[in-house]
Amino acid sequence: MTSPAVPRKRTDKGAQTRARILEAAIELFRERGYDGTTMRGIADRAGVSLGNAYYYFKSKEVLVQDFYRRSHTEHLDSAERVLATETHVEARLRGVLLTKIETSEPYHRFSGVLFKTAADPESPLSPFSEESAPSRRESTRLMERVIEGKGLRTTPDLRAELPDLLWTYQMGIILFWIHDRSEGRKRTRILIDRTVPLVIRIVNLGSLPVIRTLTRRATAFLRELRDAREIPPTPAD
Amino acid sequence: MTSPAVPRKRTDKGAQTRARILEAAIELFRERGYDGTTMRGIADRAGVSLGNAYYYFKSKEVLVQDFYRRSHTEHLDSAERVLATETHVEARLRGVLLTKIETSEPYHRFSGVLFKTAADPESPLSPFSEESAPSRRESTRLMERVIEGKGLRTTPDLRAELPDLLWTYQMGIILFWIHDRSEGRKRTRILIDRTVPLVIRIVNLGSLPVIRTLTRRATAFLRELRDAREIPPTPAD
DNA sequence: CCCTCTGTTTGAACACGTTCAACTAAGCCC
DNA sequence: GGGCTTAGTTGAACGTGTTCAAACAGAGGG
Repeated sequence: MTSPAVPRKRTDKGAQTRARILEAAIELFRERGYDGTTMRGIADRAGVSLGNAYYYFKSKEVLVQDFYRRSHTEHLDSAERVLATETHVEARLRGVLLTKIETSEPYHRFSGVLFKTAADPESPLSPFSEESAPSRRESTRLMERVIEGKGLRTTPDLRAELPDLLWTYQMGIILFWIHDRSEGRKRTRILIDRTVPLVIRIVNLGSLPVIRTLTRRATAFLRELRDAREIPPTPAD
Repeated sequence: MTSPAVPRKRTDKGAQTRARILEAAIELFRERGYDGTTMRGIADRAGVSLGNAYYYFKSKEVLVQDFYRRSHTEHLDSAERVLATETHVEARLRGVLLTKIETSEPYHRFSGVLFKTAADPESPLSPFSEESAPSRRESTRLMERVIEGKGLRTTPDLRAELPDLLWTYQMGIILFWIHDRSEGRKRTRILIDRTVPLVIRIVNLGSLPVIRTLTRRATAFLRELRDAREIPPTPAD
């Protein structure tokens, strides 16, 4: 389709300008934070006009999101290395969570802004929105890989819901991390170290006879909820 | 102290102006939503100047928060009635949660904006911040009253953590509610109906011998975390 | 060589939230 | 009554994110 024989200079130039703007934005975000950075400042440093910045990025928020996207892919890479090394679920889960907060560390300053926009249900950046489905899928898939590790004794129905549940757990950790002002993010590290064994223990308890029926009812409800989410309540289309 | 014999006209006038501005803001928020409402529009409808609106309200966000504060006190009232009637924990918890989403219903349109600002750790409106401690305290106290109901069999250490845990649970429900676009908020109602019995069941299981040690470790950690939060990491002062 | 089309670039303009120095009004003390 | 203080009020001005009509650039066709 796209013939490399004809190098379309235009597209290339566009991509270069785009990259220059993003880079200028990242620099300024780091230097002055989100609010301290202006679109005019970004355009100036990139050597383009104000309007041009908007030609490539619909808004200032999009700019910071593109910036943050790097962290997501970095995390996938780091998590990959963890999963290749660790065989026990507990170590796998802890590793995935720790790499998450470690790769996100450079963005901690902006996590407030990011989370702010993510919390708005209208925003396409909400973690529950259609647009962010791909990265959510990637994260739950990571959790699927995590629970392939040794040391997990569970029923098939709970196992099916586990990736989503662990994703929610991860979101909770991130929420804590955002508010964590301790040195070296120590508190979040402790939180992970302490809760990961508990989580695994609780999951393993789910197959106990006493709890079995409770687990079954809970998973049934979760499945119901999840399926209902998949099909949006569009009357006819 | 405040002698009613000397009616300080000033204060009264100020309060009236303040009320007029807030009312105008509420009207406009309802008519056009948050983004569709401008500070100039609010000032116009209130019959005051733009600067005057800022004399009484530090920002547009504060205006919407004052608006929302009504919902909080309404909820305390409604919850009071529920707690006076219902004796069983399950009914009490369900009642408190249902009245929460019902009293919040008029504000559902703005919940995105509210939550947005609440999510920012820098914001004094973050549910974890110092400033919002009073309302958080009120909510956890409500949960203390909830668990005074019949049908709860738990250990003292878990019981001590329960109000905070149930508050977190309520936050989760609210997060779901914010994103709930179903008619009559049906999905959130189902969520409450289904999860309340599960939550109570799980709490009651906490005193089972098999789980006892797990519960003890979890509550110990929670207490530790809570106490560490109370004392901010200020080195010397 | 001119025309056209499309991707790119510009800077003025807009609307908004917020700030501020200045002003008014009203009670208080001597 | 004459200053003094404080609460209340004003509107212009600032800086911001965002939009937009217009201009530009360069490739391709006639």
